Amino acid sequence: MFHGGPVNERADAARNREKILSAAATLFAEKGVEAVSMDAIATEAGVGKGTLFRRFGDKSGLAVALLDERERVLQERILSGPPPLGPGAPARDRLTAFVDAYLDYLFAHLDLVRMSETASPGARYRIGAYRFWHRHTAILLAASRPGSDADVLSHALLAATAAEVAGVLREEYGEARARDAITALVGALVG
Amino acid sequence: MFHGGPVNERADAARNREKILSAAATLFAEKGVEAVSMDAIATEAGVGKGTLFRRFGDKSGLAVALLDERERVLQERILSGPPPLGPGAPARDRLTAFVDAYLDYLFAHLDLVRMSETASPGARYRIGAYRFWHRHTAILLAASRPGSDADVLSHALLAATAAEVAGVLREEYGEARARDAITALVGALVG
DNA sequence: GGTTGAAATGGACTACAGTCCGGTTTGTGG
DNA sequence: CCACAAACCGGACTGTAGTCCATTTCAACC
Repeated sequence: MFHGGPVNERADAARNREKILSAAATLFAEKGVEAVSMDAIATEAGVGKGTLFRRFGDKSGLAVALLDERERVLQERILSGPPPLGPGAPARDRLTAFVDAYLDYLFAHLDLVRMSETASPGARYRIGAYRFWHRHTAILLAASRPGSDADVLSHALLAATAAEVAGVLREEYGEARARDAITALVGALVG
Repeated sequence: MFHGGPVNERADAARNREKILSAAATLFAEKGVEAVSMDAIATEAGVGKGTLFRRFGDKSGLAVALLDERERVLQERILSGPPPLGPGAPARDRLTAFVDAYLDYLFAHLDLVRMSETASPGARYRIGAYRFWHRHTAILLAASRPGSDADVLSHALLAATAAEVAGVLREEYGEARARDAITALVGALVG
């Protein structure tokens, strides 16, 4: 059901990783991400707490593991899917398409993404996926706005797509206005 | 030394508020904001934990109280100081001046602001000061970009000035590039 | 100065994240 | 099949945020 463990994983370790991920998925669906403690996940999975933490590091690591599959799908579409999300379209169109697709992904898994980003301070920037989004947007930004400091600028842009920010915006103004505003921000930069 | 309590505050309450704020200020200066627990503050102040939490709600409330004075100074300069930060200058100049002044404030007290924003999820948006910055930027944005959804857009803009974001940018690229990028983002919107 | 009740107090208590380490399981090489 | 080291396991333990409520303090009024 779940994949992505180390290549030479011992049988008991693989067994427990599966049990943990499926227990976490079940509990999150039942009670919501916020309301589930790590103890509860360990108990439901029938493993000790130590096992849980050694394998996933912390709550954010667990969220990342659960999001892994869906993240990879989006990354694939960016790297080799059809334009404008994939290669082939002008940079500014790809950037808009990325923001749109990313917000689809984000709003579909908001609680999980929030957990992956807020478990510890600065967690978001340490996740591999964030580096991917950042590099992608930085390259597109550099192409659309030659001369600008695309590296830093793309971090500033992505700040608006943080789970906490986007969540508050959706709650306050509804998804459509939230999307439009973030898109407008990007549009102003590259338009 | 510290002010800002309720208007009809009992003498013991006022005394303890002062003791807590000065103990917190001392400990933060000594060991850094991150490394100081609420227990330690209560002990240093010579009050019970209950008193501490009752008065300030949580860690973020304590940070807000410590920042209060400096926040108010900036707000005064915006409301009635000389342009371009204060009234009288064109909206886009005021917006740039605000971002500049806000980043001065932010970088001068980064740890404290980070604590005020990250103690609990969504904490930033519940703080009175945030509402002030938001309203101010929304008004200026509406004036510079008629027809745009200034309310939501200004949240998206301010996302780049979150303590966590600005902190990572400064750490990664240095203060000058971080400032320039955030300013460029604003400039793209109103320029 | 005594009475009174509302406000404030403080420390025991709960719940949770995350660490540690003695004991167990696994799979590999002989 | 056996021995053995490395990898893994689980649950007791620590440290922290935040809650609760029986007791104490304050100040307003007589």
